[in-house]
Amino acid sequence: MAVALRDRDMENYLRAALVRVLQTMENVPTGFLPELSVPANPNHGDFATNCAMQLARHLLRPPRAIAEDILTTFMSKEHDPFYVKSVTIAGAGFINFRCSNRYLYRELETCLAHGSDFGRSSIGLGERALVEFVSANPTGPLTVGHGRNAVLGDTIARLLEWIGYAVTREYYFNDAGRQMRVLGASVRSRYEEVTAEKDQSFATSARAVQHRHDYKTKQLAGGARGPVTVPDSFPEDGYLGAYITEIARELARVHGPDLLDAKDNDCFEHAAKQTILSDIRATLERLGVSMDSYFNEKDLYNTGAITATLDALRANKMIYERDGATWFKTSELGKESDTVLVKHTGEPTYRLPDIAYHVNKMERDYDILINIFGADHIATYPDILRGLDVLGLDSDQIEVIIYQFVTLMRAGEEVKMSTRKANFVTLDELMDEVTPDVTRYFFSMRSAQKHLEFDLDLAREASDKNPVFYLQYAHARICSILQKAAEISIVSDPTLARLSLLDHEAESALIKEVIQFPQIVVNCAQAREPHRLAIYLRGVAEAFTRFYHSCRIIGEQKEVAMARMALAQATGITLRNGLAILGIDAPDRM
RNA sequence: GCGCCCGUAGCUCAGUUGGAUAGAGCGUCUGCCUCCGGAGCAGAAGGCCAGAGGUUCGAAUCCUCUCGGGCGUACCA
Repeated sequence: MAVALRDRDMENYLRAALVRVLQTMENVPTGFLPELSVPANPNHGDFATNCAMQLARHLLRPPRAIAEDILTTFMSKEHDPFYVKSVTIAGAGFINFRCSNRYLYRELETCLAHGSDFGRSSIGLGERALVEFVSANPTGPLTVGHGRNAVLGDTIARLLEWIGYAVTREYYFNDAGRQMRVLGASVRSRYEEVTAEKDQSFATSARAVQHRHDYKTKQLAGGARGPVTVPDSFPEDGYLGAYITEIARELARVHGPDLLDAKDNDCFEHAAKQTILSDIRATLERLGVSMDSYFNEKDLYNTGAITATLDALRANKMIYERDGATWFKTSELGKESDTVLVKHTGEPTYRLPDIAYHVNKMERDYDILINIFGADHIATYPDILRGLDVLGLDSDQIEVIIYQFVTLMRAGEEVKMSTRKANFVTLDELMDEVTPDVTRYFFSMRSAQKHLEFDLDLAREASDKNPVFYLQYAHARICSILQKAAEISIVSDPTLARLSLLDHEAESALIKEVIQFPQIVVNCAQAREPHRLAIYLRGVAEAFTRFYHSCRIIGEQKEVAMARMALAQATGITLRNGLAILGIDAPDRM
């Protein structure tokens, strides 16, 4: 059930009323739209407009005088007591609106009636959105950095769904090219190591005996803790992670020593890709991320999209050959140098398939295309956009969201990570340590463009210091109260509750907090900024806790108890729905 | 060198896209457990919004420069 709330809410009423008021005034620029804001300071009312100040230069009159005129006309022609309790002029010319209790109660009823759909809206009109994220190549397990990407992308996807978009979550992976070849060679080398072990079941076979005789090792510099011993065949830039050996061991278990004589590394590469991809998928599922589509780079080769893209760029005269390589004239498009698309070896760099992939995306006719990239892509994605522009596509349709890197802190010190040589904390290890809920919250609570400091000690702490528990605790407490009230047979029926009994300061504050939720969801979705939701929910939990401490439910007179239970229920709904968008559990008890 | 991001309380960060006296959490200090879950609440202290100019009724927010940090700047992804 998607509900259009916006045409009925206070903000839209005020906006429309103000527009009509301004139409009666002279010298107001055509198309002028009054701004409305929710003042940070409650003394400034529930909504405020600065339009008198903005109009001062056009009307050549003092802002406060203009505000007086607006106020007079508003009160005589547009004032609707259902919404507005009072209007005042303050400061340099702000017009402050205070909303009526009746309006607050109606919004609260809306919340209770919509329940698990409270906060949904249909402003996306069912349009289609594609969010591409994670997109890590299947060369190893997902790391903490990928975790931030996954949570950001998935939460933006959920936000868009809540405002009425049909969202596809897509994972694009490069499974052609050099990285995958090195991966295959690494697995083969480890396979040689494993099959040379004396305690293998096939150790006495002739092939295995021969192999043990031939097998050699070498020292390789640059492991996580200095030089490491590897098989002689191990590639210089091979993958040193233990997961490579595990894949090799599995191959040895199934095939024995038979693969030692394989003509190429295809079977090793294939096995590695399958295993790693399914591990990645499992990690994402554990984090609550479910991709709709895994887009495979190889398909772009198989369908001819790569060569078609190159030909199209060539037809636009943006391609030339030099030193055996094929170059894209990016220097003519605002970059300081040209860019190689096809190496002298005949193999494309990743940029060409990336352009072809984005052409493919645009051909699939989405209304919104979002890419989530780490800060390390900051210099590379513009090449893709330039490619699309050359091909006559509108690259402005592609929204790129760049997030900054994550620093893990343990015992007050940074956990150094080097992804290259298997010295990294995986996303699974992180979730083992602090649970998926905490992982999601910590990745959601900061704006994407800020470096994120992930304090493992704080995250692991199950106490008030941990913001996740504060939210979940508030929800659990609500459930507990409602259950306890039911046990002593206080009827909990929001439709019978007399909400007008909610007139305590802490009650109004909580109501105002709760009823903002639908608009917050819209704002977060449109700004693609999930962290604002996390911050808002903290405020809801805080307002509830204040209410809880100053307004009792059990033990109060029956009518009051029922009204307060309704408010508690509404708060529970808001917390539950908000946490659902963040992909976090809202437990009944802790 | 060049490009992008960032600099706000001791620490980690918000700041509704240019508004009113710049706000939270943690840490520190002071109160509060006969009471629906104390994983809590009430309060205090803590600021030249890195610095300097500019734009205007009004700047943490926009422009320029300087300083400091991060990420890039491959025929790696």
